Amino acid sequence: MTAPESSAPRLRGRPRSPATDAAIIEAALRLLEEGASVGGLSIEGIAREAGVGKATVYRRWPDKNALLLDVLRSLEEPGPEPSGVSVRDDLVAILEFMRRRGLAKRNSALLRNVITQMHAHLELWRAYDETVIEARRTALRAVLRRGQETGEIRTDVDLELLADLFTGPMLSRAILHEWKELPEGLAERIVDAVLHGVAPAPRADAPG
Amino acid sequence: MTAPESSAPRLRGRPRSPATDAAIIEAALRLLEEGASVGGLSIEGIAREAGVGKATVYRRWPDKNALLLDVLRSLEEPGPEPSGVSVRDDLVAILEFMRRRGLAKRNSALLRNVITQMHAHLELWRAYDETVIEARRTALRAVLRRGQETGEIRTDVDLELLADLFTGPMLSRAILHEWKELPEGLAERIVDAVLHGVAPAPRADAPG
DNA sequence: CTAATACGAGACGGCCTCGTATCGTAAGTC
DNA sequence: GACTTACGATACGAGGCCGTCTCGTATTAG
Repeated sequence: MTAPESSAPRLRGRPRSPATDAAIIEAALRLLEEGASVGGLSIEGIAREAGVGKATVYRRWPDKNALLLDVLRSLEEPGPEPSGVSVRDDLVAILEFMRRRGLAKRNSALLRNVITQMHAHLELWRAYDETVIEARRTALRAVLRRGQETGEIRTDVDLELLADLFTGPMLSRAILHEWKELPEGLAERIVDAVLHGVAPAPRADAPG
Repeated sequence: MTAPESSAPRLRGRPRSPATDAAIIEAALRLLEEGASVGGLSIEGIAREAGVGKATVYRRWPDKNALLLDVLRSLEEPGPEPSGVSVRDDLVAILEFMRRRGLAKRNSALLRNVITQMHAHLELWRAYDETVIEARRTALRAVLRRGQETGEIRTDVDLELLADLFTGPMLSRAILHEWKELPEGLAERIVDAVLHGVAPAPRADAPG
């Protein structure tokens, strides 16, 4: 859904080219991949990269934020459906999805650039946060809650903290390190380590 | 150490004011706190904010990167010294240090803004990474290795993964969420959860 | 005192971007 | 064919920042 405006069914003249829509989005992604910062992106530069007139961009999006929001949305993928069988496997699937997203250089560069600069463009961040991130977090929370009900996960740990314990290691790698640092099998290793702990013996001297 | 140049001992005329050095650094920090992006910072704007002529800035730093590097360095703190007694307590100390750093609004905004945009300004990022981050990671690795030797930490988990399991949850909160999300006691809760696992019973059905 | 340098202020030409407007042309509807 | 809109290209004035330079003044050494 990269169509910026589908409300007004213009019938009279030459219709807008969907290929041009895509070319503009693609150009923005290409620039971001190449290390451009969100703040450094310019409509002018995007139009140039897309081989398109500026007016063609302004005809579709009123300003940079609106365009960037569509750029972000163009990267959305459905996300894994929880199998409902093993909570452990569902967690692995969620983290593996994150890993593969972070691996795609396109997403990684975007993640890094976007996540922080968004806080400067607060409207943009909130829109992205509410539409994309919150949905994922809700799905994760549901899996975790199911785990608590089935006894696979302790109930004396805050649900938010649980979520961060699983996703934090994967996210911090994707954001801070290079994409090289997301090897195959990482999702499973994280999930199992967090589930069973990194202390060797199930000793009963836990201070809680 | 915010003195940009201490090599040439100018003796003839009026000496440079250290207060002006500080005022410039302070102005840059203030702008970053207020949500300015690294790319959006301008020498001109910093000079304006500092109530200082542009030439006064250029007299000290050759370009924006050099100035920003000194801005980053001005935020460095020594970091916790491992007690050497309990590995668990040392880990808590390290994470608690991270938490307090992330809490200072100044650092949090910087973290977010800097960490990503750095990848655009690669030289800047590498300098920061090598001088600050790598030192911290080395200290953390030492603690973890000691834990493996004393038997407090399993030896069948990669050292890098171990580090991320502990720091990832704290970092992802500091970067992604607001500073509100770093409550007191978070360091302990993360460390204990990662150490003992979030699965309730030490069941032996781990698949590998 | 004089000489040397730092200081705040800001002028300067150059570059880039903004958002708008105007070309001539292309591609549709009626 | 007539009309309408999209298209690429480009010009426009406004404005920000760059890095250099020049003011008049302030602060130090000798």
